[in-house]
Amino acid sequence: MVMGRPRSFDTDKALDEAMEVFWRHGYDGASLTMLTRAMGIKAPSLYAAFGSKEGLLRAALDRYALRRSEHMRYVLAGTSAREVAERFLNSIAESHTDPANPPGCLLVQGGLACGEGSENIPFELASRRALTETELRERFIRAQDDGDLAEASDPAALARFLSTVASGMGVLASSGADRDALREVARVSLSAFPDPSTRVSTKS
Amino acid sequence: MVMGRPRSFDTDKALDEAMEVFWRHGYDGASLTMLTRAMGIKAPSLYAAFGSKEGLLRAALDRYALRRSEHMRYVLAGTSAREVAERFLNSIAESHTDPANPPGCLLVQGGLACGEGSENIPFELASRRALTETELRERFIRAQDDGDLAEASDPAALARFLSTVASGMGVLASSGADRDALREVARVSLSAFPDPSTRVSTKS
DNA sequence: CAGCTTTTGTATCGAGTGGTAGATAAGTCA
DNA sequence: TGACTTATCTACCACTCGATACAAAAGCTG
Repeated sequence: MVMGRPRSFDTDKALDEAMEVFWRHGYDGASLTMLTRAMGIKAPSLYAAFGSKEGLLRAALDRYALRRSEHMRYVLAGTSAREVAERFLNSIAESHTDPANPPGCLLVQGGLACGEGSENIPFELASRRALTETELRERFIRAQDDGDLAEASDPAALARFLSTVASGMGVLASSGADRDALREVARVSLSAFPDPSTRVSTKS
Repeated sequence: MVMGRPRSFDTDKALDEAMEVFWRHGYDGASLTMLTRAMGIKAPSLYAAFGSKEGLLRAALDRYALRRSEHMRYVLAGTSAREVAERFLNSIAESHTDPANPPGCLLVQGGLACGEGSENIPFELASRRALTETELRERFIRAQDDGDLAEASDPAALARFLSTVASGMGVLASSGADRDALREVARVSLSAFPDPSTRVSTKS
């Protein structure tokens, strides 16, 4: 039983708007004026609900992670390492060019380098990017145990490779590359995951 | 024959310092206070020499391109498509983790998304990134003509792939990845450039 | 209704933003 | 030397930044 005046705005809707602003302008580039206008609330309401600009970003990142978690569930459900990689890269190509969102990836656009007073933002984003890499790595280790990833392969290296390509696709998308361009990058990247039907002995 | 009081600071030295600030903090995160302190000059000198904050960035980018041009000359001098790719990725792994500079790539860290009044910065950086991709593409087209790149390969796709991986490595390096991590990504990426000694027919 | 709690809007805080006016200093050229 | 040109410095501009004090409003509970 909550007492007092009820909140007059939908927190999740407001977070979606804030997410878009951070996504499009980065943390430093997103001003409180932009944020409050997009969210349809005044500064004091924002601070009452999220504590600070950084707290708002964190809440938006949580919501972003929620969105992506269903994609990752589908990705990790691939039946082989290659299929996982294929699903991962193609879903990235789709989501990073989804016209419903700003182009690219919030975890990249959000801020790789920030100014004084925002020094921890890049770390925050990096740690969230690392989560995806970890999920992939663990999936590949399992794939190796299951035998659908060659014993000579390095699950950690493959996961890091995919994560890196995903970040690169975020950069590419942010500069206006279209979906086909990203799909092409995905296709080339899959060379690192030899198709069973054309398997060949890889040295190194 | 220049008239008037001579400039009391070294423009190139000052640009190197400005470059480092933009590199570490991004365009929006780099304040004039930071810049002038790092450059060792006062604001009016900065504006007299470079016109504006944006002009300063452009001058720093020109200098950055100058630095990288010698690397690229070495890269493009590789004798086969694969060797070009190998040189490219390995030189990226080195330069993006060079302790003499901030980690990552200025063209990525500089600002993928900016605030009001800096909208054109991301485009500026993107167009500079595109130059490298173009150099690679033209080199690969030449490689195809020379016969050291399979006729079935797509030079444009390969160049875009490499450029994308390079951006991704920039993101990775910016979040503290060490040189070995980047080298590993480079090694995996080279799967897209089959070694002649283990050449295998690739469909698609 | 009254009493309590929380949110909302207005108006504003001090600090910092990019950028500049105007006086002074430091050189070159005649 | 003295006129001319350009750079540098101090001080400051109008504005925006993230964040907040305070009072009015809106709900629930008794």
